[in-house]
Amino acid sequence: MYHDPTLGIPDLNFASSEDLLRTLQDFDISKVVNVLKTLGEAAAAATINLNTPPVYLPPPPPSQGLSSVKQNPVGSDTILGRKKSAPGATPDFVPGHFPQGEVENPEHAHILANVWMNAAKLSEMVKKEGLVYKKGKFSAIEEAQLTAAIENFRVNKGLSQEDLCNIIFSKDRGRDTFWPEITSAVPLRPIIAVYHHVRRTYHPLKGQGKWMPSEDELLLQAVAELGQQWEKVSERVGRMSSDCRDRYRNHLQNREVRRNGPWTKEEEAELTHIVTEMTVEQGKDMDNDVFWGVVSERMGGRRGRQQCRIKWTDSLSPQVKNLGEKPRWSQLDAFILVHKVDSLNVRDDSEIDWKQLPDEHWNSWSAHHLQRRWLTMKRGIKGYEEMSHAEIMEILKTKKAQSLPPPNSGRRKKTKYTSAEAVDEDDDTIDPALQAGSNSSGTSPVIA
DNA sequence: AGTTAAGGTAAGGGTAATACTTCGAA
DNA sequence: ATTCGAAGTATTACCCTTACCTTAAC
Repeated sequence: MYHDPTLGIPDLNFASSEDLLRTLQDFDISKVVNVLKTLGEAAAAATINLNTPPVYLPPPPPSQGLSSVKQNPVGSDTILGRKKSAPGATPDFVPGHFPQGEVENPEHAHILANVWMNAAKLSEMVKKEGLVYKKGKFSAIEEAQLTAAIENFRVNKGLSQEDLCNIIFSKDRGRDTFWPEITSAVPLRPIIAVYHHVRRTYHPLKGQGKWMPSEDELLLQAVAELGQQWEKVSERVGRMSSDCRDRYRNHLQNREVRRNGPWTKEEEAELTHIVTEMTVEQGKDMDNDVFWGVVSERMGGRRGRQQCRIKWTDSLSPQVKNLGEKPRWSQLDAFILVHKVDSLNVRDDSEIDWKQLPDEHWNSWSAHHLQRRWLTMKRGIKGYEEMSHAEIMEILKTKKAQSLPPPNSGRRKKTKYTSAEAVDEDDDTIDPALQAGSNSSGTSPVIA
């Protein structure tokens, strides 16, 4: 028997996983996933149809050479009722629907789930066949779909957990249908991506938290003796090979000279100089074409690749510096962010592609910054952990509309920062219709 | 015997969570 | 002057994709 007051459905008394599913199938997908997780009913989840199409854009025109699907948030100007959309912007996409005949192409689905394509082959397929596939972090929903599919496979074949691990980590061929079968559970993911993801997720040495000084010593010694053969190093240290590699390159390499703590003006100038030299002066993109391992080396190893990259993207990049002015986050920004997220119509915030959110008319907030803001706002809601994305969305839409400063009201407090006021000082009049908050149908006012 | 597909390993690039520090309003 | 929550900054574990290689299967 399972009781969950937040579901708003009667208590469940199910004899089998299938029974549970039949009952749950009509309810909110994210809640169903939560319930199944709580119950550890992965096998049950395997039979549920979680394949409701997420919100994706049609495949990009081949000329742009983009390979992965994209989300298309509404622009800040549209949210503020200033104009329809920025010139040259992609037309508004109708959320919740795939373009006909593209994404649901069964032939492509079969290829993605069965053919082990490398990056070159994938991009060729994108160009020539209009293949669409998904990149980036696996969302919570995809995770649930995969877990369910794996459990389903295990049960159907009558395998033990150990047998399953043998299949996942076996070096023999002939694992027959395992990889293609579970890949089919996550639409738009190539088999190779699922393979890497699952091998990491199910690894027995996964997730061991903080490194102890003794482990560091063990790792240093292993690297000194074996070199960067991470699989062998892994056996010695007792951590996953990729974790050994990460610990070494991010924290142990150049340990004698490595600096921590706030950056000095000199260090910042040095980093700016190096990045500029490596990109702009070679006709490359400052925000995309930087090899941070090389940058770290050129800093004399005194700062690691993560330190350099974060310093750059969070505070030194011209885009972030915003012409020397440091904008301050305002209620208006919060309002825009909530409606942008809403316009994505995702089922869960782990599905959000944050890189798609910044827009040029909106204070140059970085994707990283927006994501952290979102998290802060979300955590500001009591009991958010137990809520679905849709519920959180509703609360935030109402809350942020209410906390919005009324048009032309009040002088803002003086701060040492240049005004954030975001989008621009004299133009933050909001369409009164928007201030009323969300409508009951759940559709965002910005789309309507 | 040669070719190709499957898949193992390492490297490159990145994000999420959290700890720590500073700010600023009351 | 002090307090305290919010915002900013730094750290670190963890993750995804790609390149390159080996090996089994045809």
